[in-house]
Amino acid sequence: MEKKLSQQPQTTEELPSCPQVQVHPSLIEAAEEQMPDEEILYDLAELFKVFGDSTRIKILFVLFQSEMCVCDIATLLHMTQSAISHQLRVLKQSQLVKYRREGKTVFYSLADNHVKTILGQGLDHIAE
Amino acid sequence: MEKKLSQQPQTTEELPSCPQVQVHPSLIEAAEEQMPDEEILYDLAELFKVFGDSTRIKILFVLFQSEMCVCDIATLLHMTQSAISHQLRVLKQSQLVKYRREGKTVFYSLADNHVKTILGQGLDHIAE
DNA sequence: CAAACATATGAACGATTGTTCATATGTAAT
DNA sequence: ATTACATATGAACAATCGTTCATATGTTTG
Repeated sequence: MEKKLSQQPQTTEELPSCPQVQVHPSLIEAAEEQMPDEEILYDLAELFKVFGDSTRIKILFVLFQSEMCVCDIATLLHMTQSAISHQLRVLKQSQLVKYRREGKTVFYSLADNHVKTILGQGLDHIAE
Repeated sequence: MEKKLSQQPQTTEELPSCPQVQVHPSLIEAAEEQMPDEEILYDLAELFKVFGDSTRIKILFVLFQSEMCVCDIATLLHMTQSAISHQLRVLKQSQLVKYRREGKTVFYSLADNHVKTILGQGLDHIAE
């Protein structure tokens, strides 16, 4: 890409795509420091991606009430068993739900209470 | 973003896909009652979808530090101005960021503090 | 054993997403 | 008006996603 042509003093070098930074270089430096590692940011995005589908959100809301089997969730949400099972797998992979087997039936439940806080904050945000 | 309404092509018979519910009918009823409206659930999913991309998450983290112009964000994240601008539009549409113009420059900043809580809870979750 | 049931999973499909590229809009200075 | 700069946006593309369909796995009962 292109090169910088700094007219501002010290600290910023390399990268610039704009001829001069608009904010104080100290703030840029601070922003770079408090930024979590790339891997954390990726995992964080993956986590929120899981919340980014209304079917999965519905499943989580249903599980607020009590543990429930795949079949009952499908019935409640008017969806196929297969679709629910696929989504439960996603929720399971993100450690948002856990399960226990009882005979033929598998009961799913919420894995921890971050789920409630996160959904609650989301509801707060869209409510304003 | 997400497919609008659509829902259940539905067969001619009634919903139950299992011969009998596995959990107490009273819990099913309770789950149905506390479930937010379809529209709320849709909006909620749309909101979390916005958090579901690491570029947008990075932008939000950068804005924790201070307001910043498009150009500086692009520089900080080693991405093109166009890519950042597109993503800022998404963040703006979800009311997660706001902006002010100053001459040629547009400064973006966080719109409210739900963002911090939501990202914080997400970090907590993946930290376990 | 077989049959019935509950759940899981792989392939395939259309739909949606994030980036790039080219270009448009808006603003300031000459 | 012309040039330069900061940002926005539309089209296009590959990549990813959620559902369906068909089928597999696992469990209980006869």
